[in-house]
Formats: sequence, C-alpha cells, structure tokens
Amino acid sequence: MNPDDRREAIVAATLAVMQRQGIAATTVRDVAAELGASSGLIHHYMTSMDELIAEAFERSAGADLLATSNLVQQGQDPLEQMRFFFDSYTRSDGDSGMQLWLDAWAEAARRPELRQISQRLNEAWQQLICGIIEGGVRAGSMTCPDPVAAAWRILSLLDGLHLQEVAHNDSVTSQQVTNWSRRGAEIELGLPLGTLTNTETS
Amino acid sequence: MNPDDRREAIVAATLAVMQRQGIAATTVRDVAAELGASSGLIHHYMTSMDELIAEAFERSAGADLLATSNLVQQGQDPLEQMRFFFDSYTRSDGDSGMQLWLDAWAEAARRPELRQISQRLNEAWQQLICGIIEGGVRAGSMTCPDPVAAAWRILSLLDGLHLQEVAHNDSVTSQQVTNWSRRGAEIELGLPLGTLTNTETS
DNA sequence: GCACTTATTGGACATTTGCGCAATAGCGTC
DNA sequence: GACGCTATTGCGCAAATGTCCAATAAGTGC
Repeated sequence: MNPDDRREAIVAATLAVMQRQGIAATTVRDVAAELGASSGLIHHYMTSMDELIAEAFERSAGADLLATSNLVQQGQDPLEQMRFFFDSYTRSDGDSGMQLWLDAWAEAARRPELRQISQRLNEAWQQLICGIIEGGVRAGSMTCPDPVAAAWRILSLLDGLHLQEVAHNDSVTSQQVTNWSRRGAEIELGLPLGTLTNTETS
Repeated sequence: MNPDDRREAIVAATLAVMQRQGIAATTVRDVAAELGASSGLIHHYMTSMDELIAEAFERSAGADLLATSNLVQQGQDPLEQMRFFFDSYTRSDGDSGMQLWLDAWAEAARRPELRQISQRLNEAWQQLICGIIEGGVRAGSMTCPDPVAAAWRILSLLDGLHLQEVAHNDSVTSQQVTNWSRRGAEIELGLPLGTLTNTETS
C-alpha cells in the first residue's frame, strides 16, 4: 500500500476509535484492530502515540473549522456571515465532535502536542468570528467597542453551552444552545433580537 | 484510626492527587503515597476507584459552590451579590480546580456516577446566578427578559473563557477572563459598564 | 532469476494499573 | 496477661499499554 495512503488510513482509523472510545481510552492495539493490521505497523508510520492522537484530532477538528470558514465566506454581508457561522457550527459537530473537544481540552494539560493544536484551532475560531465582527462594525451593521473580546465571548459562550449539552444529557437542549447563543451574540453586538435567527430550514 | 476519619483522610488525599495530576492520572498507589499508607488500605474503605474519584470530586466542587453561595448571600443587594459571585468564582478555583472540571466534563460520558454529580453541581451554579438576576430584576437594578437563559449564558461564558485559560496557557489570561466575563454580564443585564468591576483589592 | 528496498507481521519486554489476600500490628475487653 | 476484632500492611496477580525488534512478505529494478 502507498505510504501516503497508509498513513491516511491509520489516521482515519485512529479518529474512528477516538470518537467511539474517547481520546484517553484510545490504544495502539485498538487502532490496529480497527485498521485490520498489526500494532507494529502503526509505529512504523508514527513515532509516538501522542503524535498519532494529535494528528487525528487535528484532521477532524481542522476539517470542521475549514467547512465553517468556507461557508462564512459565502455570506454576502457580515450579518449573513454571522448567521452562516451559527448555522455551520451547530450543524458541523454532532455530539461526537464536541466530545472530542472535551477530551482534547482535558488532555491538553498532559499532551503538549495536542495542546498546541487545540490552542491554534481555538484561536483560529476566535479570529474567524473577530473578522466578521470587524466587517460588521465597518459596515455599520454591528456595534462593538472591542471585537477581540467580543469574539472570545461569543466563542466561549457557544463552547460553554454546547459543553453542557454534551456532557450532561438533559440540562440544556440542542435547541437551547442554538437559541441562547444567537441571542447572546445579538445582545453582544447591539443587534435587534431575531437578527441571527436561522430562517432557512434545511 | 477512626473509620470515619480515615475515610475522610482518604478522600482528602485523593483530592490532593487529583488536583496535582488530573483525574485520569490518579492511581491508587499515588493516593496511598500521599496518605503515607499502603495501597491495600484504600480498597479496604472504597469498593472501587470510580467511587473514590467521584466522591473526591463531589467534595471539592461542592465545597467551591458552597463557599461562593455563602459569600453571595452576604451581598446587600443583587448588584453586590453579582460582584461577590465573580470575586469568589475567579478566586475559589485556581487552575487546579478548573482542570478538575475539564476532566469531569470529558469523563462524564463514560462515568455515570461522575456525570450525575457534575450535572447536579452545574445546575446548582446556574440556579445561584438565576436567583441573583431575579432579585436584580425585582429591585429594578437589572434588565433581563429571560433570567434562566441569561444565567446559563453567564455561567457558560465564564466556564468557556476559563477553559481557554486553563487548557491553553497564554491564549487568554486570567485577567482577561475576569474582565471579559464581567463585561459580558454587564452587557447581558443592561448594566452600566464597570458596575461589576471588582473594586476591593485584597 | 537475483539483489535490494520497504511494508508488514507478531510477539517480547518493561512498566503500570486495579484489585485481592494472607499475614501482622494495634488496641480494647475481660 | 490472654483473647479477639479490625485496621493496616506488603506483596502478588492478571490484565493492559507503549515501544521496540527480529523475521517475513512483497514488490522493484537490473
């Protein structure tokens, strides 16, 4: 098998195991079994378990970010971009994606490579939001004295709410995450209530 | 040693290890070493490792909640109560307390006992905030059409920001968590900017 | 057909883990 | 001082894990 393809297959298998069992419970042998290959093969391509986990997480979370980023860029004006952002965010990660983030944040303290990736991606999410806000302020459709802080707030609010939904089953519902986070952004940016409500029902 | 005291000492030692190394890396032997006793003793009092971890987490997180709740009740009016809330929250858990929460949220999916405790405590935090807001609305010092949602937003924003500070070392600073979360609550509740800023410098 | 590279295997190894168990020490009661 | 209960010990066991390595399979160019 082509080395590049093989490496790709290993990462894909690792991701599958991670989503099923969690990052902490992902072992080399499980990945090998998922792949239908031997455990030694994994180490022939990856120097350490940490590297493997970090790469699999980056693949998954990076793809989500890219998808949202692409969708946002298709928005005609900052308001629509912000609406697309919320649409994409609440759709892209099913519960498994968010559970991966929970694992990553917890494991970040003990796996340096994973922390770097997690941090870089979170900052990229913040910058994506920050860019939308700055555009909105320029266009006069949003009011925000501190876009950097506001972007961190919107992102953190979304993560914090989503966290409750995934970690605890029925404290906060998916619908409430959507409604409350959009409402929070509307308040934050001085928008009329309902501006960010998703009207497309796909 | 008195069985009750011994059990207490074991939980305390477990908590110390958990705060130092994280939930996932807490082992029976480490707890025994922390306690200055043998590993067998722990199993003489606790039926399983999961039970031990769940009990230690509940002890720690429950104490933090109680401390904040007590401080809040000493506030003369809702505004001061909210100020006390932020003071206590950002002081009670150093990074070690928050790392424990990160572990708990991630592990909640796989440890039912831990999830129950985590969920119950998070809901209690939300109700604490909700009570303050309702008081503020009654007193006319706060504006809030939906206290339940606002309380979840304030709590989630705080957790989400704090999460960034603890998981990633220098993305968001402790100072920014404090400033930005208070500012977020001010915006949320229609308060003049600076109302929730901590003036006491202890 | 032959050398040579490389993907792949399967198991060995040392370490760590939760847990159990037989032996011991400590202490109160008669 | 002897007895008995229980807290406590220290070790052992089986399972799991990351890592490494010698052996094998599978091409590939000549």
